[in-house]
Amino acid sequence: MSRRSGVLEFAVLGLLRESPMHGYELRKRLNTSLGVFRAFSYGTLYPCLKTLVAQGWLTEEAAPEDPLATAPLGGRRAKIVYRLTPEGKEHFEDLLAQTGPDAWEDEQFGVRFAFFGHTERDVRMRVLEGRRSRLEERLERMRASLARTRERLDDYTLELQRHGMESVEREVRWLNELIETERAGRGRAKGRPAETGRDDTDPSDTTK
Amino acid sequence: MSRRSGVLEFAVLGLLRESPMHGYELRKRLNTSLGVFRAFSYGTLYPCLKTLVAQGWLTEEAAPEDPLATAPLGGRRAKIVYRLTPEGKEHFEDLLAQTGPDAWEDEQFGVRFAFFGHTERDVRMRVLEGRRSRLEERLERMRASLARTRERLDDYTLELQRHGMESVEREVRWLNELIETERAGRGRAKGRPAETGRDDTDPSDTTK
DNA sequence: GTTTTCATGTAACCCGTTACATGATTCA
DNA sequence: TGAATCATGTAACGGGTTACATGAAAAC
Repeated sequence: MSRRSGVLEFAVLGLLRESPMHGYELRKRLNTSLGVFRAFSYGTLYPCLKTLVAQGWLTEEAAPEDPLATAPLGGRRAKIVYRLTPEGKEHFEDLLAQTGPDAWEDEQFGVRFAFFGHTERDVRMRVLEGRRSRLEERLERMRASLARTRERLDDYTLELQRHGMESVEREVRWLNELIETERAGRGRAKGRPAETGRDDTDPSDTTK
Repeated sequence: MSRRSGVLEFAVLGLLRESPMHGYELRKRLNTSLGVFRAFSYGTLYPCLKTLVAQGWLTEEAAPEDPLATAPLGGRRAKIVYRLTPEGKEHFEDLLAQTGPDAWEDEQFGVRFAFFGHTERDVRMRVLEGRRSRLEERLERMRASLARTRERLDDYTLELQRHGMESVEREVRWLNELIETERAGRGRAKGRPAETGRDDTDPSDTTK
């Protein structure tokens, strides 16, 4: 048994932290609220939910508005609502506090960032800085490799590498800004939504 | 059997097109010459080579400089050099000519681009334009989803989405430039290298 | 009343990695 | 001579998708 995904598990626990949901809705949130992320299929999601229940981190309950919920019939299928247990919440907090190397790999980092609103500030800093140095290592290797092979490559290959490096450099600059903001204490911390708009916090924020 | 990977197969055929190689070297080239791409492990590469041989697209031969090559002993292992067969080359040309939707998915597109030097111009155009419209669709969905859920999201999630969209927009602009260049006839076609102009960034580069 | 959409699930497969096993060659 | 690197391979597992099967509720 056990489909232990890491990212998916993290995302599911995090989303359920806000409010109980059933699988179908959960899946949609994974593509929207949780952003730009890859869409997990039901074939991944449902088995994952089962194992999380088995771990004791979630409970299954029939949807309250569901008429089948109270029917004593066996075998009928009703909408299943998943709710985070106290143990599940605790486990999620543990995950949030982790700052190991995994946390700055491409995939993990995305989810980690998405839940920064629930993350302690020093943890945020460590994750951001870890991510940055990971990217800087990557840049270093790309530069080295490029220097070694520059002449043997045709223009398209070269252009591809150039664009790739530029993307990474761009993300590093992004991280620098974020780290700067955190350092200045303007980081939007735990559970304080900072009012996505008028308020203070960030004069450079346009987007609307 | 059959590990048919698509990208890996493509890359292997393309690299062997230049010159015969053995697996170990091939693998290194996948991380350098072929760029920024993911490093396939031997556990992927070697079985893949076997299936390509079985398809008749490659031949295995003992390395010429290898003393074991001529030894009539059984069981001794020598360095194996893989060479593209005429059928293999033909197959690769077929793959190069394909412009189906697969060609503009993230992974495929990278390899396709890396071999643009061997690709016909009209094919290059179709691939670039296909990629662009794929990205534009993605942007559209992101914008729509963002418009729907903006208020419910905290600042970090919002920032993540913003950065994600900006990355995609940036790639679209990159594609626009490339398409423009191709249209102007300045595309570096089959084996005609042009200046590596714009970059220059670092004249202190030596290392060779 | 039939088509969509919502909702849950499973089995088969795919593409890849990790960990391991083996042995040859190079180099300090 | 022993360690590092080159070189080839395989079995077990991991994390995911596709295609399929089922059925209820909503929309037309």
